[in-house]
Amino acid sequence: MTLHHADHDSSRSAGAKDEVDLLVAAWNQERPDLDVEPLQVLSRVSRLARHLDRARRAAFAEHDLETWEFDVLTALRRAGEPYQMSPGALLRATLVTSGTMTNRIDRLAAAGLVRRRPDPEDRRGVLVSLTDAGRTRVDNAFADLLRRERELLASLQEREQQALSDLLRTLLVPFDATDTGAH
Amino acid sequence: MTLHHADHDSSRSAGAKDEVDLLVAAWNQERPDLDVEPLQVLSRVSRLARHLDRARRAAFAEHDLETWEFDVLTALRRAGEPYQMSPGALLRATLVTSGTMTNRIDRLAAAGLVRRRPDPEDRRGVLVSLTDAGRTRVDNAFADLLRRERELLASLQEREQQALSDLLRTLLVPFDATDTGAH
DNA sequence: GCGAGATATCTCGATGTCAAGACAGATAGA
DNA sequence: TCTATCTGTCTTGACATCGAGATATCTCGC
Repeated sequence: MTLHHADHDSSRSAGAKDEVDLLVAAWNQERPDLDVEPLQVLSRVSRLARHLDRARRAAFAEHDLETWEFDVLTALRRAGEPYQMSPGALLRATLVTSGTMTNRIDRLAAAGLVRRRPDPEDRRGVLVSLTDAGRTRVDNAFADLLRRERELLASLQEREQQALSDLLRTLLVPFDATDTGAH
Repeated sequence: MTLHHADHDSSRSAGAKDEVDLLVAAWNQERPDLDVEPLQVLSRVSRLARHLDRARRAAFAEHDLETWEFDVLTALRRAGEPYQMSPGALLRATLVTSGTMTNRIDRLAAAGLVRRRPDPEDRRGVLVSLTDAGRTRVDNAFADLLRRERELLASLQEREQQALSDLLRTLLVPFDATDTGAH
């Protein structure tokens, strides 16, 4: 709760400033009574995620895939042979609701990238599996995505990348624990 | 491009594993030919952002605000007296398109949180300003948000938080430079 | 074997967003 | 001053998502 913002800001910005530095400066101006340090981390996470979404969209466009399509296809791909999951497992993997997943599967099936068939062991259930076309498409898109993401991270050394992912993991763990609700 | 995943994974996971560790392990199993290290950072950013969105939604709900409402109101609040911006400035601040911003302003005005009036200096233009109700609402919600975000960061020491925001800034800077396009 | 409750998936209506384009007004060069 | 271009805002239509609820099936205790 210490309130030496000026110290922080001047010592911290040895390098370039970003949007969030401006945002924090504006808040310190307008609400000097508040300690807005949490924004230094969390606003950056949100903004970076937003930029990443855009970058991904551009990458996938070259493979005729939407982000949501990629999300579903990679979940199936990661599952390994026979690249098959239930809609329920897919929605938990992608953090969307059941209605959304039904709709996604419909469209992926129409595009010939997945197949839907009844689960022989549970007559309520359905199994979704990757077609050959789907597997090829997602493999190409994924390799491309990794190439581009590596470039985005080029400004960090390997040690720094690891430090960063360790810190992020620390923040992520509490969420992972509690977020296993149904949708 | 070094491929000692096993080294990384074992040395890295002194603490708990998160979703992304599992995701990376699955990829290493299925595509051992690919170096998926970029996911360690970037997947965590995306997932954390997603969790943050949910946490924010819950926080704002207590103040009868949607996330998008908060985004617009805080932009105006940060602008300082007289809490007034053009729709164009607002859409650049919030990274949405012009159609979206028109719609948002309509609804905020209907809710009595902002006012819309013609720009006396540019007859194409409009100025959006915070009402007293809007200012009160956003001030309360923002203070509440900071409290909650501080809790989310409690697992990191102050040094770690600063290291994290510095690393994130490095990733963010290239985007900020290039992303000043119109919408 | 029965019934209560849990589970899996789908349906439907509402909503927020985007992309493209319409339009009025500003601006700068000829 | 005229015209071409740019800028700022709004309109429209398409679309992905969500939330709530419907339906069918499974599971478990009795």
